[in-house]
Amino acid sequence: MEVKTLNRESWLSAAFSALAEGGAEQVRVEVLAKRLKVTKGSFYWHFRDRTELMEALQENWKIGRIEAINMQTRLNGQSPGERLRDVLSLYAGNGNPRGMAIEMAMRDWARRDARASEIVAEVDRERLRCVSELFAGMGLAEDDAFARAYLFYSFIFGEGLLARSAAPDRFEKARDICGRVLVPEGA
Amino acid sequence: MEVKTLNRESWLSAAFSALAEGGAEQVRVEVLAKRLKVTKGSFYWHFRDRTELMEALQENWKIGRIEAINMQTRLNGQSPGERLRDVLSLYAGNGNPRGMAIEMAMRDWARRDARASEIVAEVDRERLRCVSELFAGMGLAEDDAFARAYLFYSFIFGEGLLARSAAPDRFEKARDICGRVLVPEGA
DNA sequence: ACGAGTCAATACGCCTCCGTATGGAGTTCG
DNA sequence: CGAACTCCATACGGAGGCGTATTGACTCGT
Repeated sequence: MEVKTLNRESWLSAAFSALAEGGAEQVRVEVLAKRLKVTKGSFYWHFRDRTELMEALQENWKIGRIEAINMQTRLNGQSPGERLRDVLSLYAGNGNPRGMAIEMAMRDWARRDARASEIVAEVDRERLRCVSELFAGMGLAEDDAFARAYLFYSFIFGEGLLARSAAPDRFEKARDICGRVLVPEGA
Repeated sequence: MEVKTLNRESWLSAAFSALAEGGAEQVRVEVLAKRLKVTKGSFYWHFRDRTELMEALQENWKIGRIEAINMQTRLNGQSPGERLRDVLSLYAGNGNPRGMAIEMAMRDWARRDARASEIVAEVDRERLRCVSELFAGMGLAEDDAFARAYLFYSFIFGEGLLARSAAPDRFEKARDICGRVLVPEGA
């Protein structure tokens, strides 16, 4: 009653897991095959070669992230400030470690791969656009709104880069304060 | 009249370059050998194996970074605010791309390697300590100072993660504004 | 001058990974 | 039934990488 035959998505899903755990260079077709309990004969049925898989990974991630940020910044009756705080809590901390791992792997990949670099740039543009619109909705001028979005966004992913050592409550408290600095209450 | 024989440092230096350009997994002894125009017979004279090289890379980076942050945050007659702004300008933007590349490679490495993770955590602790002391010197309470350091530091490396697309002056301006938010003038 | 020590070249075995070629089992449909 | 199609297994060649063994060249102290 289990899934009998694999398809393109099965491989993509496994590839995303490998990407999250080991980065782009750890996405190896023979490794994925072993994990999926098949041989690479299957892989080369669904994909022309490894490059096609990697490109699919990039494209897939791009449309997913762009769709996500658009959903997350649509204020459905909420105020821009509330929405910003919600978005922050979505990304900050340790919720969704897999998503953050993929995010980091993608950015590391972008340092070496031109196409990955483009993809990340497109996603960044969209996110900065969405977030700065929220800040603009709080009454900030365009330049200030963009700068705030830049800060907001840099902080989120910079945090994902920081090594969390001991004293988690210390970091918890710091995150709280950062949130209040990033999204001022009074505006 | 050139350097006749290689030493451990020659290999370390080449390894750092490879690390900056391609990440940890691209540090391959045969590749380094080709770059140094020798064969790996030399490498295995100076190092027991690849692991020893990688560990040397980590240790080397750690002591260098800890020394650097201590130098950079020592206020020699300057005010804490001035010092913070100087440090920010040291890391932000595109000065020292090699250093930033190594920083990023190190953090990506830390996601998979336990020892690298420890190293990064130690460096992070030291940097947060140094920077939060500067903020404390501006009159902030301990928790606030730590949070400010956390924000400051996250921003710096988050920025290194952002894809710089077109419109560099737009980002330039944003960085300026961010600087003023991160290090308030009035305190 | 000669042996010891230093540094590097060559050659080998082993492993992992990519991509291809080919065959084969199961399914669908005429 | 049987042909075509779908999906995967097996086997192979080749590249690149690690580590070892062995040898060679060059330098130095005595």
